[in-house]
Amino acid sequence: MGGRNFSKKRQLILDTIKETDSHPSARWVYEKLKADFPDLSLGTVYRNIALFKEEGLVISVTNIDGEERIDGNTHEHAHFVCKECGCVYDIFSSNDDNAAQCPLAGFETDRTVLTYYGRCSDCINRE
Amino acid sequence: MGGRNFSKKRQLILDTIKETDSHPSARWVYEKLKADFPDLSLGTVYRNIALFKEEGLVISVTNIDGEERIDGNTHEHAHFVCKECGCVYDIFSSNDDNAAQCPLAGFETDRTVLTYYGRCSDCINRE
DNA sequence: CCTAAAACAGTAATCATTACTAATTTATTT
DNA sequence: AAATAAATTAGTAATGATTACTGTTTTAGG
Repeated sequence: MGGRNFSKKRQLILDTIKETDSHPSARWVYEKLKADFPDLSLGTVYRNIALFKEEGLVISVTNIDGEERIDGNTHEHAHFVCKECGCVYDIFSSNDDNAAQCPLAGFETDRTVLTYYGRCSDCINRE
Repeated sequence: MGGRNFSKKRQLILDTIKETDSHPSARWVYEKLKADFPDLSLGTVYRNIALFKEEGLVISVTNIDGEERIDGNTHEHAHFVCKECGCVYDIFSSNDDNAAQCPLAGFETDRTVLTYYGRCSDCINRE
């Protein structure tokens, strides 16, 4: 678990998540890998994503149409979610590192999530 | 629809959401009203919440344990979500009104969501 | 190679949410 | 107010994401 020796499937799932910037759902990861590894199980993808979240290897970004979307880039950064096409964009800023803490006294902030919702330029230009 | 004459049930549901600061789930609203209105249907709560969201009377705040949590206060403000007890706290700030727009060129920002995740003071003190 | 623990495939179960339909409520017209 | 049409609802069934379960396979160590 805690070590660096992941099983073959577990490593494949993590690599797939780390290599894309599509902020995928569990099903997306499953279908991408299914092509090359037909005996992969959807439950395995879910189970491993849950595990990665616990270990901080992956974060939950948003929920689009009932599906949780995750990000393998755990460096603190903002996101833009397009309400029209459902795409999720990364927004990196020079002060991502010193993300604001919650101003409520006596509260302990683990993670600060900044998300913009709206229409992306592609959808605006397509109209 | 667009007018001010809501059906009895619809108005009840909206009032319940507006009157609480618990950032309720659909089921919470349903169970709260069910006590006094035993013939209320859960589907009606869901349908009306969807409608309120479309009309901008209510916003979606976060998703906790698979349940969407909403807020009847549509004034822009931040939230703190306690990972331990699942409570959602409002965080009002002097510059809520001029919430940042997404810095990506050509993108249209409808809503900026700032959420802190961590442990609330109650949970910290309880340990 | 042997053995025990961990991980997996495949399927069934769970649970939030949505869809559907017949009945009820609300609005409109007389 | 009665008659009619439109909107809303209750109750239930369907959907779809996620989780749980069980028997099998993979992995790690000796």
